[in-house]
Amino acid sequence: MAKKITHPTLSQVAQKAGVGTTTVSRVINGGDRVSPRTLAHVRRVIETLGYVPNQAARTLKGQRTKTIGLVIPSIADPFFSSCAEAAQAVARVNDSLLIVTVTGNDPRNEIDNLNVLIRHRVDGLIIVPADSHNHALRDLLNRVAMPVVAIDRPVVNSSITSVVADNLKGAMLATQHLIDHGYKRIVCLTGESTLYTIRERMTGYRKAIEAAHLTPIFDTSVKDYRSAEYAIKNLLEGPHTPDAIFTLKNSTTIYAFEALQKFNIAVPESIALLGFDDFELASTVRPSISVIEQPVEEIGRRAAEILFEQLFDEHKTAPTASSQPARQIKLKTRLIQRHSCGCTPPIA
Amino acid sequence: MAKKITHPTLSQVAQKAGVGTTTVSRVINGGDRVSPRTLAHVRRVIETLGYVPNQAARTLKGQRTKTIGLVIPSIADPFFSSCAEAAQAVARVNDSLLIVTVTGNDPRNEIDNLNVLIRHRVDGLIIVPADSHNHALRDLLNRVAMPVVAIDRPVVNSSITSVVADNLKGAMLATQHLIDHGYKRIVCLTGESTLYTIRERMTGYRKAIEAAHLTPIFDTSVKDYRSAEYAIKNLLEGPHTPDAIFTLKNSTTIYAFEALQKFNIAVPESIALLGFDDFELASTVRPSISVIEQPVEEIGRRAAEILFEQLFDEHKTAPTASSQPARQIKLKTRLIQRHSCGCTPPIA
DNA sequence: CTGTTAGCGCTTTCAC
DNA sequence: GTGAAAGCGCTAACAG
Repeated sequence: MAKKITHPTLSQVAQKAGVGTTTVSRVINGGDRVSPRTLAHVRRVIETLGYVPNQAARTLKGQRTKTIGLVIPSIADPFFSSCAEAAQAVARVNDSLLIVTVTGNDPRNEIDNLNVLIRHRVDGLIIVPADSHNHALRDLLNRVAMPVVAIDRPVVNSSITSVVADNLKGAMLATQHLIDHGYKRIVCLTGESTLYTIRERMTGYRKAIEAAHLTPIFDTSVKDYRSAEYAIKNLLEGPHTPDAIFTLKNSTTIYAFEALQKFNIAVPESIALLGFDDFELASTVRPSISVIEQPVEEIGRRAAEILFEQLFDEHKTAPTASSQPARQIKLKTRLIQRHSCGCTPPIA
Repeated sequence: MAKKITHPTLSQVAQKAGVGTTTVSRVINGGDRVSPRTLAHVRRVIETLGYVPNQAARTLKGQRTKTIGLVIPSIADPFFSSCAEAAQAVARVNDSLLIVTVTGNDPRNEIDNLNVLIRHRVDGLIIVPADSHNHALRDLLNRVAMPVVAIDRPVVNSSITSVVADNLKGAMLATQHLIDHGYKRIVCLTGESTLYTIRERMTGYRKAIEAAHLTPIFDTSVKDYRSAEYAIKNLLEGPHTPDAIFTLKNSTTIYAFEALQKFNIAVPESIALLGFDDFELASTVRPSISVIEQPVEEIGRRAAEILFEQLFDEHKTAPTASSQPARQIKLKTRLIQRHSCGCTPPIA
């Protein structure tokens, strides 16, 4: 069995190659200032031994770890996994490894994850704060010796740069579109209403509704399919049957769609539907579902790019770097007109 | 600005607390054999300084890194991200960090990723081999000084344990179900046909078809929606219009479904459809799509569990551990009967 | 209970 | 071009 018990070390390579450790070090770091002959020889020995440098030792010498941490609520959620994939790509370009951890939106878990990442001395951090207002998180992040970028949700009262979608404008856009279609009783299904993103969208909806002198109607009860069915049943049986529904998140949109389908409500004829956040089969279901699209990949990409910029600056700037004021980057959302809102898009 | 430039070290803590480094070390490792008074005091200093142990130094002392690597083709693919989430959960229970890297199914990328992970001295590796027959991969994995388990696809000619779905039986099950419905001209749309999983499914389909004395009909041309539309158009216009379609992967199923929809083909009346691998909205589209379901989470979970078992055994066993023969764990798949195959399931 | 000390594998002056 | 040697921050004997 060829399975080795321990990894070969640099000095083993040096010994076997009959050179000093310095030379081997030079070889694995590009091979400058080493004669071509020695270079080739050492490389051969490295190959034979299957030597791979020990990152821990390098890190200990004060080098970058070439890793960045990404802390997200879930990796199975398409929104976050797309962000992650985009961030990965940027990390790779910068010769770094992305370490993803998941919090399940639990603040305790979040702190734990951050500590693990800090233990590993990641060079920087991208985080989706479970709770934008969490003090423990804010304090931890503020004192940590590495750049941090927040995505999807900001960290309030901190100097942390954040990259988020323009939820407010997106929701206004959506609501206005529904209003333009002539709907008067537009209900807003929020799903869990504590998250920053949802709050922003609620505000956007309210603003647009009030500007049109209509009445905002919120339903925050939808948690799963069952509650969606229940909520919609109530809406249908109530005195003011809605003529349009605006759902604030992916899963809510799907639950609402399924419930509407279940009750044989014609969409959009009887009730129109418009959702915040696009999803894979939104264009495949019948009717296809109109949505506000968020620039998912861009969020992940920009966040990672900004992080590496900060990493780079940090390197150039004097240690007394006066951190700039918290930047907040809001990325544009877009309305995708499909059938469920009452539009008749050109493509099938 | 409170942002510190360097992390405090253990000896700084020791100094400030007026104790030896050993004591601090004991405190951060559980606090055994330390007087309650000292313990509390040191903990306070740690808190004040915001000290977080440096994992690199620990690793260098030969400890486990408490990290495991997961190498997958894509993180945005629901199948793999679900595996990842499940593996994460197991890792967390074992007090470890899961590091996910993505290969895009590129063997070169895969080797690179593995080397990075090895540099970081992860304790173990879970990998979805881009190519089950790749020699470079097999050799690298065989000589690496840590346990490895493969998921979704095996690594041939290696002693590496693999956890895969029973693709062959699943495909037979699917095909047989279509045969039982009375369909005679059952076409198999493969999508990319080089992957291990697809090959297995093709074999399963062929076996079932031949056992029923029917003719296997493969179409390997579907790459995207456009090619699916083209393939189905050809099928419809050909001399032998199929009465059922069996698609071997998620995206192919969706493309086929959309094309069928586009051509206004009644499903399942004119052509039935059955797909390998379940997906989120398969039950929401109309007609709902029957599929073979793979135990996704279980694959990720089992793989991680086995890895930690091996890690544990390795610890107990003598260094001369004679590795057991390659285990291959095949997990059962399940047929989910919905409408597209011609069934009339009870639930909406 | 507590402290001293010797490395872990690597990079990096500083000599040759 | 090349090597010797000093640590990086931590753990683990081994004393006390």
